[in-house]
Amino acid sequence: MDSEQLLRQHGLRVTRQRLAVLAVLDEGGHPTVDEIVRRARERVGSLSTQAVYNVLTALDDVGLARRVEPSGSHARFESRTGDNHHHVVCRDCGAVEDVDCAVGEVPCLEAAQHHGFVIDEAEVTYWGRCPRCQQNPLP
Amino acid sequence: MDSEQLLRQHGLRVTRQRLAVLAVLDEGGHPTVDEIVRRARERVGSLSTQAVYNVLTALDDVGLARRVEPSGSHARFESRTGDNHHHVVCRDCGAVEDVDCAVGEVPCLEAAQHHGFVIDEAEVTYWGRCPRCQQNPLP
DNA sequence: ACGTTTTCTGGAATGAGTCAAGAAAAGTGC
DNA sequence: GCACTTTTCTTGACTCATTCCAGAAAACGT
Repeated sequence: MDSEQLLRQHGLRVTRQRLAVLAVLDEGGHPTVDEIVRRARERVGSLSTQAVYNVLTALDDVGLARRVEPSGSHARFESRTGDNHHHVVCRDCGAVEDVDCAVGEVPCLEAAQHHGFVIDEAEVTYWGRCPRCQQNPLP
Repeated sequence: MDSEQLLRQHGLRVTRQRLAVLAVLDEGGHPTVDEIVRRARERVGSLSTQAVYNVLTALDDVGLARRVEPSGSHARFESRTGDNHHHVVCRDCGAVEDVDCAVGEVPCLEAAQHHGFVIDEAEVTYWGRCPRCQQNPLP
């Protein structure tokens, strides 16, 4: 399925800017907004920062992108959606990697107490040190 | 155990500012920095915002406070530490409540893949709508 | 108390993210 | 294709949580 069809399927107009951002996200990883701006700009020549925010918000709304924002980091985005996977984050450098859900399809939704909340998602963040940072002495 | 002893035990000097912030945190809840500044300032008369940031960082470093920062929210702090409990967050109003760990003492530390990371904490955030917001129509 | 070290104050600076209005482009029907 | 309507993009100003810095004040050990 190409990006153009995906956009139409979700009721979004097809624009150069959106295709560029989708292309960057399809390269994988967990780029920050800043990185997305830079890499998408390379693809289309010129592109405003605001447009990238608009696009990312739109993509997030329809489920074509997912916002990931670990404590203390800036917003990151990824294109892998719908499988409720989780993330490992490096305390030192902020690197993010995907982790499949260990529990199953719709996991940990069973909170011990829900305080009357209607819960629709359980987000797990694993904190640690990445291989690269393990080679450096602790601060 | 009073706050003064707690501070000394962790190698921190005892100051009016630190005692005020600890007192606010001891009242429970998950106040934002802004709220902490306001409420701590009521206790000591005058208090700089920067001092509150310093104190909170120091308390977090030694484990007397814990920083909670759900995606899209500003930093919040709580005094309940060391039991690896989790949080439910309201998507609409941002309200935060505690949730005991459903899995056990040292939970979900078994990530399906760790990518070479050395993991030391698993943080779970449940997303949903709080009782109050459930009474309002969806946006 | 004295001196040393840590902490607090006050003010300026940073920077991610948001807001708003007009210009440009996308989709629709003729 | 061409004109029309609606959405999206650009530009630039703006907000505000958080950080940085240097001097003043307070805490602790002797």
